[in-house]
Amino acid sequence: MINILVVEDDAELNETICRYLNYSGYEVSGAMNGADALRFMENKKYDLIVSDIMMPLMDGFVFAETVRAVNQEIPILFMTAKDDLGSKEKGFARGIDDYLVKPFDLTELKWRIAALLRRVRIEQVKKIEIGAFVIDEEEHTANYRGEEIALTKKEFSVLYKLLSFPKKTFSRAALMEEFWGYDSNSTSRSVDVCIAELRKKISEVEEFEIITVHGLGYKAVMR
Amino acid sequence: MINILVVEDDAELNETICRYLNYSGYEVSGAMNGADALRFMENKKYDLIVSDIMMPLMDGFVFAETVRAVNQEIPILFMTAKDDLGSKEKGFARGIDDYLVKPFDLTELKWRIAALLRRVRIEQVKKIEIGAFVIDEEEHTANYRGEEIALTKKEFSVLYKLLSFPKKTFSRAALMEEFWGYDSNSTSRSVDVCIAELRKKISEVEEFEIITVHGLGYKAVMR
DNA sequence: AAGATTTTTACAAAATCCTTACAATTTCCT
DNA sequence: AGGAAATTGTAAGGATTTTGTAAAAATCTT
Repeated sequence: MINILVVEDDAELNETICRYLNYSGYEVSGAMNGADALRFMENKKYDLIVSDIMMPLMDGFVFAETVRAVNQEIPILFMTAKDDLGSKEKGFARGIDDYLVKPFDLTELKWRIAALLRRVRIEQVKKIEIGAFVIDEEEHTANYRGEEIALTKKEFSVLYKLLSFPKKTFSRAALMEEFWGYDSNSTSRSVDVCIAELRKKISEVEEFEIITVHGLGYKAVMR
Repeated sequence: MINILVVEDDAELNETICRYLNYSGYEVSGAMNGADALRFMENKKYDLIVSDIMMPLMDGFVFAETVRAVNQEIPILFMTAKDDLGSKEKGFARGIDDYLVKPFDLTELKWRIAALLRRVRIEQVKKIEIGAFVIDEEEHTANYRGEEIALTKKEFSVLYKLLSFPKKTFSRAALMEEFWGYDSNSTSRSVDVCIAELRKKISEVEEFEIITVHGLGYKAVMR
């Protein structure tokens, strides 16, 4: 699954873009401003960013600069309302970035995204291998010593997440927000139940385990 | 699987060509310039190159020269916007190369590629064989143990797609977009009905099956 | 118009997910 | 340390969502 982060302060446009890209098979997150976007990126690996340039608080370039300080790889597709860009702005983009002038066609957006992704060769399989344990996002399967471990959608998401950032502790709230949705009931024990089920299913796996960080959440650790 | 490398700096055209060739059954990589292309070639063996001539940084001829220093065999199909080529440029191509003048029809491109590949005696892969099961794109037929399995257009498209990428899960949305078109109603159950019909028709086939990935979509797996 | 194909609909079946309840564990406080 | 409070583990079962599929309706083909 390819993850795209959309940064756009116009709620309606943001929603339209996200919806369309999601429909096109991408996993999409919509952030309303740069600060939000940076928070998103702390908790999820994105393959591409689509960002407006003119936004309140933090403009697209400042945002991009901050992002690049951490991740040099990720391509950024800038959206701008100005029909002709200043040379300074044009020069800001690197070889693997691109521009799109509003208003644009959604199909056009999709093509540009596909082209950018192709350019950085993101289309490789996202597989995480830990000893004899393999979790594959494209196939949506988990295997241990050649035997498939059947995981449900939520279980898969959570486990893949934990293993993507080993040792990092994820709060229930964070997992809840990402996989269950914003409006989820905070008193819900769903995450715990999901973790319990995962532990049962990976009980044979010796390479890692999910441990509880009391009062904070869960994390995956190698052993 | 035949691997084709497309070298074209116009992102949109690049994407269009890649998408089309991919749809035609080739494994395609898209490079935006010669340097990129050479990097690609370090990591993968290609059977044919489709390259623009006029590109920034490194033009198509310089690129081709570099390629041939390493690989004498690989055929190169040049694309050019000029209607009449200089004799020097014409003379550059070898017997197993070809030219295509822009703008061109995609069908024309496909035909030329097929011709070039034939010339170097590489067999076309439009046929997928899995044990006693054969699905042939050219004839648009499916056979099992010599008996034809009659498939409708949609059924054929979906099955061919699933079998082209075994184990990969395709979401309803993705299949919908590719074979039904983006405007299609997202609440539609057409994909499910199509899968149900396919399953009925391939129920005798032992070599593979279509599996439901709950909450995500469908995939074909060997067994 | 007849036949084939595709879509919609409706209901059944299955899978997933959530809540609940109570037990176990950990932390906090004196 | 001992007990209270908060947090976590987890089984059970019922609610919800997703999928299967037959049959009717709509659409396309010839």
